[in-house]
Amino acid sequence: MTNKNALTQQDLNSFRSNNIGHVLAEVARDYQQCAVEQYEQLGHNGLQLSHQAIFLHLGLEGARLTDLAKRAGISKQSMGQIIDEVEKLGYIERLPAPSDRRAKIIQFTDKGLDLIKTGTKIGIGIQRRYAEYISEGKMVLLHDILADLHGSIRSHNQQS
Amino acid sequence: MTNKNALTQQDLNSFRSNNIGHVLAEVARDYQQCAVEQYEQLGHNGLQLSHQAIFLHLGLEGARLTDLAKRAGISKQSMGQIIDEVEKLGYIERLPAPSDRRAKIIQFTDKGLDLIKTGTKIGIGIQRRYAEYISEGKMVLLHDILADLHGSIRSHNQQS
DNA sequence: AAATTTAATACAAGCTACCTGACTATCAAG
DNA sequence: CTTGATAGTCAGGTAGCTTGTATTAAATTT
Repeated sequence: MTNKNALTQQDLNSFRSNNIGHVLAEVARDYQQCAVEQYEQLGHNGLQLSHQAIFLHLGLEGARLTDLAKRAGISKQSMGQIIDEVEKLGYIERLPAPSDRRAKIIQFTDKGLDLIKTGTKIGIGIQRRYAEYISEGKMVLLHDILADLHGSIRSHNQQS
Repeated sequence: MTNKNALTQQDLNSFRSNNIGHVLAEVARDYQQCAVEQYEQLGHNGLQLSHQAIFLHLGLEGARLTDLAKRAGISKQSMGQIIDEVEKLGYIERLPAPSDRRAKIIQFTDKGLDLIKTGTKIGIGIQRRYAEYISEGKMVLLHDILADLHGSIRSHNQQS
């Protein structure tokens, strides 16, 4: 007699609260939105989410476009476009590679290095706010567990 | 003599590892990508990320387009498009509202209810995989802390 | 009854973050 | 020195998501 598809409000709530993906996505969104706002307040306008590919993968010694694309897991052309944009914003520059006249070395400018320092402060600030919401201890735990999980996911995924 | 912009490799590492936003986003992405794959394997094709807006905000009693848009924080037009798509996939249907002949009540179909049950299972499965990576205990902690943080963020943001 | 607001929709447009294919300059190997 | 690979660029295109303007029909207010 009971409908095969009977679903209680409780089931629905459970679907939503168990859905860690949703919570994860929303927290990430809050973080990023908040970060972008603060970057803009501090005079760094025009930055886009995709530009992170550079700030996350470019080292102080510089790197080639192709390498950056590989590290970020996107096509050379996409990386090329991102580099164009970030270069136009003044955070990086293209220098001729000494050993290969085809290649260019992408490097942070002073403004780029400054952005990283600013970004660190902003990140710390947001995390401090979160620590006020929940507690300092929980925030540390969250950080550690997330880093752990992230690392595991990465190593499992790249085996394929 | 020291450059104002002196930045060590350590600073750069700290920028990256402290950046909880990045880790958050990547884990969320893994989760969602994995979920979509499993939905497709179980015969639910054509679902897009934006469709979550419905599955997260529509209750069993149904709701109006305008209300759904408000709850999801997007425009009516966006919600309209999402509803079109999800309706075409057969998960929801539009019924005339009894009290207002302009309005329609969006409701889950049986297929929609079934998707929620499937989604719950998929969510549990992914979390079980994560629990294997890190531990069951950490996973529970992560879940709780995230829920806590998410709740705090929500309540703080909606005050504005 | 007239004026205003609201519900839903249609249509046009825009943005982001990607992609593929084709091309030039250069390098490296036989 | 030719041949093939590689570095980067140019051109064009797509999917996904979002918004703005305008319209129709119905409800609400005056």
